[in-house]
Amino acid sequence: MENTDIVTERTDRPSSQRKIAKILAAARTEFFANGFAGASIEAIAALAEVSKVTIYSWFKTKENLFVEVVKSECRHMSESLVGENLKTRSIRDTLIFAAEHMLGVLMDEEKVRFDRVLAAEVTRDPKVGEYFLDNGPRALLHNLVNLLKISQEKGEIQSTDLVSSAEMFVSLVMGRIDLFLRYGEKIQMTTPQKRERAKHAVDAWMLIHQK
Amino acid sequence: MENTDIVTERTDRPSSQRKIAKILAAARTEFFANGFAGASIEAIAALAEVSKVTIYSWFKTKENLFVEVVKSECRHMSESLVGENLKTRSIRDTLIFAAEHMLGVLMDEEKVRFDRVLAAEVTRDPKVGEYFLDNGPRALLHNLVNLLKISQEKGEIQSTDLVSSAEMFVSLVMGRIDLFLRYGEKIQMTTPQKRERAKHAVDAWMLIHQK
DNA sequence: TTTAAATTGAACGCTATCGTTCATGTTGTG
DNA sequence: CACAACATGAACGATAGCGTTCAATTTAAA
Repeated sequence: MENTDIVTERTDRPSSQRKIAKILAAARTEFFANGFAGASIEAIAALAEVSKVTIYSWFKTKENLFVEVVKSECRHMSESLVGENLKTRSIRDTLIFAAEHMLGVLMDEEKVRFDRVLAAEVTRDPKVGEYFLDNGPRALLHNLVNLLKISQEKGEIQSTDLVSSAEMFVSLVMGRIDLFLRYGEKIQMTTPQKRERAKHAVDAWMLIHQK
Repeated sequence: MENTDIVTERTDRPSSQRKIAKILAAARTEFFANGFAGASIEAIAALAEVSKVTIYSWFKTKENLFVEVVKSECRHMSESLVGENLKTRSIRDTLIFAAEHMLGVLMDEEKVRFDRVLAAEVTRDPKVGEYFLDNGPRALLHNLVNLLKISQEKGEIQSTDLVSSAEMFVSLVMGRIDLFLRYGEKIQMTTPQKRERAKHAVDAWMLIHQK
């Protein structure tokens, strides 16, 4: 998947921009609800209060429209997963903060539906899978490794394989939560519960990585 | 999802049984490749070398056929995840064995495609999700908890929450492997590599659960 | 106001699928 | 053999979606 926007010849006209945005939003809703094959362009047009022809004039095919939705979703996700600079605090506090944040983001119902639909389309088009992995999980892992590297240099933790350690951290935090969510289990977690789980996971992780 | 078989009035005729089996196998292939909406009954009939009418005479609808495929797959899975009685060995060896087994089963390409398709259908029919969770992940968790209980009584390990401990075990073994597989990453692991990962995960888990 | 881009609805051709019907075989059991 | 259950191909109606065309209209920039 290239970085070029598929939307043909952007326009300056604000009304067009607004329509394009509405189309993307509607497409998102439809695709997430019914999957690629199940979603209908006509329904998207109706939802966006736009003519079907307008959709085809901006996005050439259903496939393109889907890809644009995925891209926009990935952009949004990598923004929200790139944590701030937390290097002044202790590694424990930093990880707890990160864990809480992860739980918040990844337990969002919309993200779950995104996960369901996107994974299903990987068989049809593996590119969307790669794109997602690069901008989601791998970006997160990368940030974590950088964090751990600094902590290790500070002598706070001990690890022979930072990538594996980062993966372990994510695993301990999420556990099987994402699995159960994907299969429809309603998991409600209040903020203090998330904090509790975050602490529990971080403590376990610290136990493994203490000097 | 009830336990009653949807296949209407089973027959004694072996030829029919064979056809039903072929239909289910073909349906499995088609559904896993294209999802529910994308799969076509006609294609399934062709693949099963069977008339479309035959399919409709046994399974009344596409939906029913899909559900039967899911059921049969779940049956097969819970068989393969229910480990043998390993209570004579040490908890460490037992867990390493279980971990290796898990890696073997869950990294299977067919399982991955099953995962993709099934999760996608949860939006349309939440029942299949519940059914899968009961027969897959929850069954596995349950077996693990029983195992850990015995080990704890033997004084080998220490845990205040066996369910959480079991979940941690699974998390440490699988990590994000299932995520990456679902999004199309080709992860090749030889048997010794699996063993290595299994040991690594179990050692970390033991560290958290030592007395 | 002029002008070009953008939008629209309606209609179309095309393809595909589900699910059904029916008349004609085929299979296997008693 | 006789009989009933089973299987088949072909055709059908109904529905639905994609992607396109076109003439008519709205929008907004110059």
